[in-house]
Amino acid sequence: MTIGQVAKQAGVNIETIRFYERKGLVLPAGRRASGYREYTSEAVKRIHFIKQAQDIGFSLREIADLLSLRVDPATTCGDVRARAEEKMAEVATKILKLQHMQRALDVLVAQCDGRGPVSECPIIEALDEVNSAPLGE
Amino acid sequence: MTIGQVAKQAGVNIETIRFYERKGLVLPAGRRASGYREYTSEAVKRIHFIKQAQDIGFSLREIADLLSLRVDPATTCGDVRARAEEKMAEVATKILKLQHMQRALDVLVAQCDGRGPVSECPIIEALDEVNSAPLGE
DNA sequence: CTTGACTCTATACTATGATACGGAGTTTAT
DNA sequence: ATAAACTCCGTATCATAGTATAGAGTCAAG
Repeated sequence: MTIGQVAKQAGVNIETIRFYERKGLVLPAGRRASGYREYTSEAVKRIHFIKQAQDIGFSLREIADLLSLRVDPATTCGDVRARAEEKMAEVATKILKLQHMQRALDVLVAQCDGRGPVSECPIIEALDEVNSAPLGE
Repeated sequence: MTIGQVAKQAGVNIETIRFYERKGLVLPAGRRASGYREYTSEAVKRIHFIKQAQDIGFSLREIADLLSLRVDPATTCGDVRARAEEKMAEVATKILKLQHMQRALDVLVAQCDGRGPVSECPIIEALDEVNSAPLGE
């Protein structure tokens, strides 16, 4: 399929695909004699993956990292496992911080519930706790 | 305290503080006759908060939004509550997506014994499934 | 076989979140 | 009182993640 078809199916701009190509994230299966890029449906899947990963806070560099796990013949299964576990730790930390934020907002809303003035905001203190907690990173 | 002292305590560049000031995120308590900015330790806390919030995926604009929940005396309690609840929904969505990714990574790691070449690593095949699996939203 | 839609490359531009730099004035320690 | 360190402002630059444009060539339907 052509770049335009991939773009349409993946719901992204054509330029975005070429941009991802420059970043090594989505490579065409080949080129026609004319120079036109040729893709398989793998490219669409790949772009979906990128978008999902971005959506939960991974940068393109990190995504390239994740994707390279499958390509590099020098890496062992243990390497792959280690990287996956690294990402898991990152994700766990983010979740904890978000849960702190969630509780802080919850307290804020409760304060706003006619049970007192919203003069003091618990948000900053809540994240300070996260800050001093031994969460690694 | 001076901008340099705040920068050191908060672990950021002086320029970053001035940048945050332009964005309305961190304002000095006042100015000396010389024009030097004067800060209290509140500024340090504020910057810590910003860094934490960024870390869990909020943009500076969203952080300004969060911070304004406590300060703005012009908005009614209902407004504050509505905006806080909006942010809570955002946070909940972020958490769900991260938990989905966490489970996906967990499954991957569980399948891998850490031995052998990458070509035989079950994580690699599993990544393709994650690829096509709907990750939240 | 032409016309319109598509693709090519290269470059430029956008927004966000910083960082760096120049040339001036200010503060501080000796 | 003078040098080092600090701060001021404005402008310029960087990285990330795209988006837009120009000018050329290609494809496909009538």
